[in-house]
Amino acid sequence: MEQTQRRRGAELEAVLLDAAWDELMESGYTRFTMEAVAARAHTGKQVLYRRWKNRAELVISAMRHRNGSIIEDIPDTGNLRDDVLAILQRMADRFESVGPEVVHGLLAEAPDLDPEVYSRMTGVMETIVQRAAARGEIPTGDVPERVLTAPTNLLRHEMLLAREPVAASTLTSLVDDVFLPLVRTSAPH
Amino acid sequence: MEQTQRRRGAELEAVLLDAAWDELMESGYTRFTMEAVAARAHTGKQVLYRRWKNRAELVISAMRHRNGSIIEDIPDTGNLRDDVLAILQRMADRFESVGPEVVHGLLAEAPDLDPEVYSRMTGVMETIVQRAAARGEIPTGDVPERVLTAPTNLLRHEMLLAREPVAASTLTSLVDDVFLPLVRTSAPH
DNA sequence: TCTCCTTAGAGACGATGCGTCTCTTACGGT
DNA sequence: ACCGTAAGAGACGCATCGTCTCTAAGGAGA
Repeated sequence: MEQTQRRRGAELEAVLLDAAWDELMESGYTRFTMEAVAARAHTGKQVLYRRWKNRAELVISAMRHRNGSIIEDIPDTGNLRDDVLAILQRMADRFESVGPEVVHGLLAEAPDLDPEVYSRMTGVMETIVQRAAARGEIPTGDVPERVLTAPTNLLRHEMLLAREPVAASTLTSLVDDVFLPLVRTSAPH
Repeated sequence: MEQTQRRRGAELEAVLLDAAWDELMESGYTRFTMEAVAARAHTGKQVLYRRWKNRAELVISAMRHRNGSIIEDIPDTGNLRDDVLAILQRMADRFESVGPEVVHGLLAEAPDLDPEVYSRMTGVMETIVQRAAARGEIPTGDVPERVLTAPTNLLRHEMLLAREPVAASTLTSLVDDVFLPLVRTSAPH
């Protein structure tokens, strides 16, 4: 009956991160406690604190462990509109897998995290736009950064403040009403 | 030495809200405690809890008490660009008066608040754009909502995620690179 | 002017959960 | 076979939440 087997190293770490993720899904961020994670993993709190400085770090690790790292294969559908839609859809999916409460909790407790979060997308959009320019879809690939990041930033804003699942029409509206008009007419420099 | 005068009604309430505001400025949101507010106001916690359900409500009341309610005199400079810049500048000022830490704290603890926060601007922008159309500055006042709210939403996104004072160049870039190009070319419906 | 009723002011209280400390003992390395 | 690291378990001190209790101030009404 007694399980005297002690977990170690990577095996133990995976168990801890899975327990943390499950706890996060069940209780959300504000009711996410180290005690509960430890209990769920049948271990003590010290085992957690030996690896992560605090709640926030454990939650971030758990999310990364579950969802993998940031997207680095850039969509290439051969079509600007679909490329951007694909990016936005990925962001929405990712956001929905954790929910707004968790994101707000992290934003409040782990302030150092957010610059990283949103500067990552610029490069992706740049590549997408340059490909579109090379195909002749738009007049130039030299688009102001403000325009490049507009759709992803607007989506992020929407996800953070309207705490509902993002409608598909939101994504198309961002692309058709805002992004495409801008890149079609944007003058270089 | 003993102050036996008891404050009452509106007078007391003002003292409590001032104490809360001072505490918020000094300690920020995460270290803002009801105990400290009560002590600063030379009263007991019950006096606070009799008026506000919890921390978040007290903080919101204190902010409203200090900064007045939302902006309802719409800028009218006779010029679309300056009108929008004025709105954005007001948002930035308001945000800076409390700082990102407080806003994130509230967003995490008072989820019901945010729809109100960001839906308020739509009407303001609508009026500004319609005036500009009436002056003949832009082809039509019938601008998609997504475009109307783009500059304020992008600014809010920036304030929430880049925890630095907003640069003046950010505001002009939002207007010149994003908003004006969109309203100049936007086709109705 | 006296009485009564609300509530200010003050602090104790139980509950929760953080992050630290301590203790025993499993188990992998040498 | 030995030893040192760290797992598993839980006690601990601290902070702070929100509730409860008590005394007496001072306004309202007779």
